[in-house]
Amino acid sequence: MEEMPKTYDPEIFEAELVDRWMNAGAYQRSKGVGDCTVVIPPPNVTGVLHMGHAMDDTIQDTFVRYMRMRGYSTRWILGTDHAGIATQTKVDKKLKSEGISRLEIGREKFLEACQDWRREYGGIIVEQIKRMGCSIDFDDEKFTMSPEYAKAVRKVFCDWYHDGLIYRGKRIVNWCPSCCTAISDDEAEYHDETGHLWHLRYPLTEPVDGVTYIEVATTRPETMLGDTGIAVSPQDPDKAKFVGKTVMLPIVNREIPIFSDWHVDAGFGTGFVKVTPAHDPNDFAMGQTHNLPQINIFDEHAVVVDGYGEFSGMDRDECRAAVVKWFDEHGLLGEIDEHAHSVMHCYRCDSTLEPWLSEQWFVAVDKLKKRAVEVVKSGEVTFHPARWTDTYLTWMDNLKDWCISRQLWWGHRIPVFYCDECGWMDASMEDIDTCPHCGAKVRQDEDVLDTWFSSQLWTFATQGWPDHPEQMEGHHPTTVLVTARDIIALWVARMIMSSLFFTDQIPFHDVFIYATILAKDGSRMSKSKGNGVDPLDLMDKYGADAMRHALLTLVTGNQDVRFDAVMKDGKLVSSARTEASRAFVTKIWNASRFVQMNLEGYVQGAAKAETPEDAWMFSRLAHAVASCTEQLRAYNFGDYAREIQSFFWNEVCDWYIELCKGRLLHGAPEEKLQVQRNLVFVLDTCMKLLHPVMPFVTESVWEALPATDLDDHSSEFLMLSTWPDPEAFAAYINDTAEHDFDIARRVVSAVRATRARYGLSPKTELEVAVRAPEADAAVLDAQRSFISNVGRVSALELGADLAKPQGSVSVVDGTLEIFVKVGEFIDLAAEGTRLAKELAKAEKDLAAVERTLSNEGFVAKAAPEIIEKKRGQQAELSTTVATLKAQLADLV
RNA sequence: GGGCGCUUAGCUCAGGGGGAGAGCGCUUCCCUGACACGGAAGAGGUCACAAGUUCAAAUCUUGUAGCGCCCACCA
Repeated sequence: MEEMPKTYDPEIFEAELVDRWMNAGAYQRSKGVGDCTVVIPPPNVTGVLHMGHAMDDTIQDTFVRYMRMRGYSTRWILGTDHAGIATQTKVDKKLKSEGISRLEIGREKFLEACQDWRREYGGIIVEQIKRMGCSIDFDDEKFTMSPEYAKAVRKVFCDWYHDGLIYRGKRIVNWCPSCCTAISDDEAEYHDETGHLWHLRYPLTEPVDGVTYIEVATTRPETMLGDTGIAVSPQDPDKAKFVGKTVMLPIVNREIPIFSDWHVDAGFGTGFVKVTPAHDPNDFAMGQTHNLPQINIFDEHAVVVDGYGEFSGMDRDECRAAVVKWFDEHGLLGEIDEHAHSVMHCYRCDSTLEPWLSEQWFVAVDKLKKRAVEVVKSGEVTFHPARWTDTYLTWMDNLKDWCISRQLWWGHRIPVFYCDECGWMDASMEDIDTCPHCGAKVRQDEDVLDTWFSSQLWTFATQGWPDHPEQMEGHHPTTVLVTARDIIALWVARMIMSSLFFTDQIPFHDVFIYATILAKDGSRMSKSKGNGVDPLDLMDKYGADAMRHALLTLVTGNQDVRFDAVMKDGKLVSSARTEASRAFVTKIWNASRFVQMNLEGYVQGAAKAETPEDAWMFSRLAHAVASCTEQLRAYNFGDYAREIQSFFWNEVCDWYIELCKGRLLHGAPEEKLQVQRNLVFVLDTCMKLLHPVMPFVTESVWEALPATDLDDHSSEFLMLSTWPDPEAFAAYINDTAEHDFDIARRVVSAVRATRARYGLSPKTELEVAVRAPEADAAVLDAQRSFISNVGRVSALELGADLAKPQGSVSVVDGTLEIFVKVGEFIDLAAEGTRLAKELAKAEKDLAAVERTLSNEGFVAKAAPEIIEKKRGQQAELSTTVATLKAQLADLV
């Protein structure tokens, strides 16, 4: 066995291991009993790894590695998303910087540029995922615009179209005049802005009770050019007399009606609302009810169209100023109030969105959502944490038809063909040149589909659907979807709807929502703020294992967590948590190296508990196996990461390895061999338990370890070995051993504390006497070597009623009285103070316990085991108080 | 406006009806035969505030305040 290097350098080990794992095909689907298929939420091809991905992928890999070791047929499917608008914006910018315009080069050339972009940048994030150690199937990378995927998308469109679930209609959409495309409601961002509420006067055609004009209040005076009505609240008695009358719309001189509608809030503004059906969603709705004309005053760039005189050709802002000026000049401008409201912005280019009437494609969701609600209500699809179920159901409740057309080039082009000659149109799986009806040339719809339309098929279109259903067999539904909460509606819900429709199956059994990672100050990480932590920086500094472990400890039921990284000028300075995890990696390495260095003469054989500490360790190990297994099964990733760390560090390293040193280094050959076997057994099991979260260091350690009776190392890698069986390990559970060990450990701690208190060097051996009940004394007697080795105790006297030795300091711990001889160093005054302080504390605690026990209600109503426990506490504290009093009296 | 989450040690976070926890930071001692990315021993908190339920509340309920997120959106 080759000697392990003195230091563990993640950079060297990690890169090398990734290659070896991949070359050996270890990331491919494994054989197994049950199925475990997971699809990665496809990152955008524009992206580089950010903390959200790092978190998401760490969770998935931890789970996938765990399931693989548990013997499931495991495959994690990789892929990227073409991310329509996001990519198009980036490519547009890039071309612009080269002086090239998208419109000049045309659709084909532009799409080529997008493909180039995708080839260049799509690979980056995949490399970064690789670097994290994600055991995902890199050999079969899916893409939402691959030819096979495109076919699936097209089939979905055509089927829904022919089933009447997809229709075309004029609707108010959120239009970005800069990107020249519709933005879905979910993609729009609201910003609170302070605007104005302009009061505009519209003359009544005929005076009403002597009133000659009404006054409307609007935040968007420029849209008045398209007004086709005035609305008042049905519950506004003062306005009733105006209903049915008309006003003469200034500038355009159009006579428009006044009507009442429930959309209007009598208490807001002037109580009169100008209605512009073509430029406001609510007004559109009112327009439908009241049969108002829809007059579109803007073109796709939000510039006023022809026919409005001086106003034509102006953009929104110019027109607003001009309209206000016009009203002012004509004495029709009323008050101008400040008004705070939220304004929709394009999530890509941040332009103010324009509610715009246009021809769009929609998915009718009513029929789709019914089952999608049922499967979640019934628990077929389960959200973790459970509270996200409500988020999902509420969203489903309020779901409106989904606008799926986007006026972009990069994306799945809508497969609908039109014949301008005879008016024929249809959706088609094959491209069509000539009209099947009249033979004229047809044209295809120019628009492309919303990116989510394609990603909703992710669980099944990545697995052979629709042409190769056999590939899906047994692997769909997938096991779990790990994702962020902000796409529960955008993506999760739509996957459930489409999967149920096309495969008749749910897409996944579980949905795991992890906490959003915020910056240290609690704000969202963002590029503009420069507070975003780059996972690559973390890995450069601390290694992938450390980052993974640090992230996993942050997986709690919370909605968001702050990442503790200290940043300077947008660069990572330090992260205490990751640093601690890095130290843990080193600890694992060093502890293993120590064992490995002392394996001379090792021969494979059974682990056997020969000493009390062995029995204790094996019992603790059995608990760790059970706990890790359960925590991972239940998606309690944070608990798992924390527990395994404290077990390995605080119990295996701090105590067990220390305790083995004596026998390992100086024991007789056969004794030494048994210690070796035990240590290798414990270490081997720990590497397995740690592997899912820290694959690199554990794999490296495991390769340096010899075979054990439980693991003959027949698998090529640790990652392909078998997870410890909790049931088999249960045989090691030994409560007595744990209790006995604890007593000995308390004696050692007392000695150490005394030594520290007197500033004595750890090297100074001390004489110790322990006054303890017979049973405890016997237990301690059996652990003499442990106490003397680890506690550096030169002589240990035990007895139920031994006398306090001369020049000794006492420590009272429950039924144990531990006397440590410090000779002439003894400081009687200090001892008196300390004992008095402890006595005060014990008396206070005792009083509290006795108060509880003397409470009639408590004795009558509390659970018996709680009362029993309190009685035990009372007895123990009484003993402590009595003992401390005796010690104080004895202090001379 | 509706909903959700958070408020526990200086910092980042666990816990979740019955003696306040971890890591980092801090203090003291120690380079002891894997590890100074280490070891040992410590200091540090009326668990945001107020009521209520209970024999018992950091934990459950309600309210208040602050922070954060999601959804909807009034011209």
